[in-house]
Amino acid sequence: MIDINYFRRNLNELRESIARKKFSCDLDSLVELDRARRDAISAAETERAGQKSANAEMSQMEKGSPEFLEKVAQMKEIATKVKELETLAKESDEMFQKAFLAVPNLPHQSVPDGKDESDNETVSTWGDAEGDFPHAVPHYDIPWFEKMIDFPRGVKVVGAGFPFYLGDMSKLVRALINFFLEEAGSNGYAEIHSPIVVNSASATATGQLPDKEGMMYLDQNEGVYLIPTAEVPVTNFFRDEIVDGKDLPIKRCAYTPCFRREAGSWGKDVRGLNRLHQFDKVELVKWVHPDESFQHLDSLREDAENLLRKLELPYRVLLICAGDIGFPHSKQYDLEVWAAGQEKWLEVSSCSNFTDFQARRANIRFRGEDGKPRPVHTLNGSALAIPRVLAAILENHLQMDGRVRVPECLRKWFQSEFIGP
RNA sequence: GGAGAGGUGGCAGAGUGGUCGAAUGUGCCUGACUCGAAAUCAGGUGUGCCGCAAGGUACCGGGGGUUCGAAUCCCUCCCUCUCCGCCA
Repeated sequence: MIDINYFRRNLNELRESIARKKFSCDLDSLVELDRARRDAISAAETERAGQKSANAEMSQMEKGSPEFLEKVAQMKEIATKVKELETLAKESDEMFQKAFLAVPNLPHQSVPDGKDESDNETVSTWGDAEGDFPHAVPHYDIPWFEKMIDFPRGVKVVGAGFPFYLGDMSKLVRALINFFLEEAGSNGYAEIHSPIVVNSASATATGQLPDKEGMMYLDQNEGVYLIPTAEVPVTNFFRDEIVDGKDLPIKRCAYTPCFRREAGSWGKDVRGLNRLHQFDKVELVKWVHPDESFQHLDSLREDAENLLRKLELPYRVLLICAGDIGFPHSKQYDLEVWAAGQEKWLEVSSCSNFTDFQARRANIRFRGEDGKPRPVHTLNGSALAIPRVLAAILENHLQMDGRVRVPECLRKWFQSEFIGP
């Protein structure tokens, strides 16, 4: 949620920002709701103050005396009035809060205008992307692919989108996880191993609820959701807390499986490893001082980029335009790896600065120099999503002999130079 | 899953219907004393909301109720602890 004072003072600027993001929300009625809420709260509190001072008098009076009983009779009316006004105040407050929660975060000035993904800016490209890969094939067409990643048995045991990784492939997945975690660690992200289910309060704080409920698997018995990304449990680690300003920036990384129902997106780009219901990912999360968050976004992106370089995978960096940026994001970069066999770009990371938007929802603050609590800025980014990286490795590093060369950086956990038949 | 106990300020811990936002201890900050420190003494020390401000109001796990008045009584949910059962 955005800063309410900003909303009150910069309505026109806010209107433009929302238009830039191609979101729509009725700011005029929001202004009215805010007005109504404040009036209702004032009215209720004034009445309540009167009731309290009368009660203070009564506490001095003799309990059963005629004056006392008379006062009780008088106060009954006021008590009813207070209750009514408090109910009204609560209702109008809730109405405002609900509407206010639907206001998207502001896109940063450096975010380009644009209507949708076609207007995203390619800010850099690394490696021999879209170059010459004469013998490349889509990873799912590699002859031994199905021997190492078993989709039919996944369908039997669970359903579509839950493959088994077998033998060396399983080992390669593990190597990637280890590589990503180790790199993150050496970049200053403290590793945490997190729950992979969360309650609705957590999912609301990071923005999955209420809008994107359909993306998550829900256990109705317990009222908990399977996480769509480690962002949710990791960011919520500090929910409703005030951290010491001296501890910022706080950097954490976590490996988790991620679960996405992907309802409605079936049928396209779903072959092989491109889109799964369960996948592994290492996530980087930062809590930083508001003055530094955009520098931190750049370094977060570089941390993710370095992984692709070490894996020798061509990639490009997209600066997401205002029209394509998500609801809670202020600025977002996507990293897309070149899949030489499919001849397309696969998104393997999304690095975002949420400024204080998530921090307000999650009520994560720090104590600044003046001793007053302020919302922190939160950032996160994938580093990286495993299956698509795996797809890119299989497609880009496929040899003439049909085997796939395993990048040097994984050798520590995957001892052989090649994977294949 | 069964039985019992309990959730109060950074922490510990009083308070069972009436100036209680809450005693006391401790921690932390400031000042005094000191060459400095310790000890001691004095003062300060939560968060949100409404308000230009003065100030008001809310919060004693969450929600609801009773009452003129609730940290205190009732209902309900959540959580923690102890014992039993079950499982790893």
